[in-house]
Amino acid sequence: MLIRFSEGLSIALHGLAYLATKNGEKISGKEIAKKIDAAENTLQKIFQRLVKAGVVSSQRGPSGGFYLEDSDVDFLTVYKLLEGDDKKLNCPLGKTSCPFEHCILGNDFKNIEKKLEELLKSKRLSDLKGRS
Amino acid sequence: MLIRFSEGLSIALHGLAYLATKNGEKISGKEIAKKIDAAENTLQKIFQRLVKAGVVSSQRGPSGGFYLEDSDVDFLTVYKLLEGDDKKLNCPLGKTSCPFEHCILGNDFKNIEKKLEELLKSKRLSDLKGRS
DNA sequence: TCTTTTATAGTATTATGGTACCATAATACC
DNA sequence: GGTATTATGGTACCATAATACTATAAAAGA
Repeated sequence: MLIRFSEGLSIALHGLAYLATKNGEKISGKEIAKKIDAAENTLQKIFQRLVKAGVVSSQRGPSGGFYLEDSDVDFLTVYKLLEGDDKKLNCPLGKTSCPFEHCILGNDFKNIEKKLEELLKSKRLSDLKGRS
Repeated sequence: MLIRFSEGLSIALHGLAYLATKNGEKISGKEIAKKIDAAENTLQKIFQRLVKAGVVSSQRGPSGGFYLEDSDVDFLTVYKLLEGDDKKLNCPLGKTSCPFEHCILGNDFKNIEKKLEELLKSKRLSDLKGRS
């Protein structure tokens, strides 16, 4: 694996995916964490951010939890939310201005990047409904 | 930019690329750092690792520096050296065993991953000789 | 031999992401 | 109303990566 996402993004996507299989049912952070084998504390924090961003809904109290209402975000949205957008950067190596005339990774890399973006944009939570 | 490499890898690739344009000439860490706009201290550390790994050669003293002898590594080698291999992981989300029956990112992602690997393997320092 | 330049090495500092802990607020159920 | 359950929020801790600092070793040149 060359492309590696952050722990937070992993938790968000897997957790949301689990919710998606539950069709609007409210699921506690505890249960989600157990299902996707994540640290409960971290998951709560991540999901707080998702709630604030409107990606997921929540209700407190017994039989409360997190749930998906009509939200059907694509993965790219979640990605940007947790990893940051960084539209400024046009270099995977994090440079704002390249020290060389032409990028040492070249256009082939830009194409791969674009493919990944399209993929993440095409994947939606609603695609995961039938999962287990 | 969705795919983001570490600072260390950026420094290594750009620094090596600069050396590649210099055709075996010895260049001080100071000059390399200035050229690629990197922190000098960090660059020295990174290049120490590259020397130990045999990717680049070095000589101390005045008119010393780092230089490429016959080394013509591909980018994938440098990548693995600095980012780690992680053959164990078959998931960009860092899970060793998926909580779901099928990966939520699917095969499309694996293909992109493979394309990136091929790209990095195909790029070599010798490709950069004519650069500026 | 002395000085300067350079890499090497060890360690310390800083920033960040992940994790843990604790108090609080909301809600359901008895 | 009391209690249990759950999300929320704040803060603190820990590991790691990036960065900085300091001392040392090697080599060149005067």
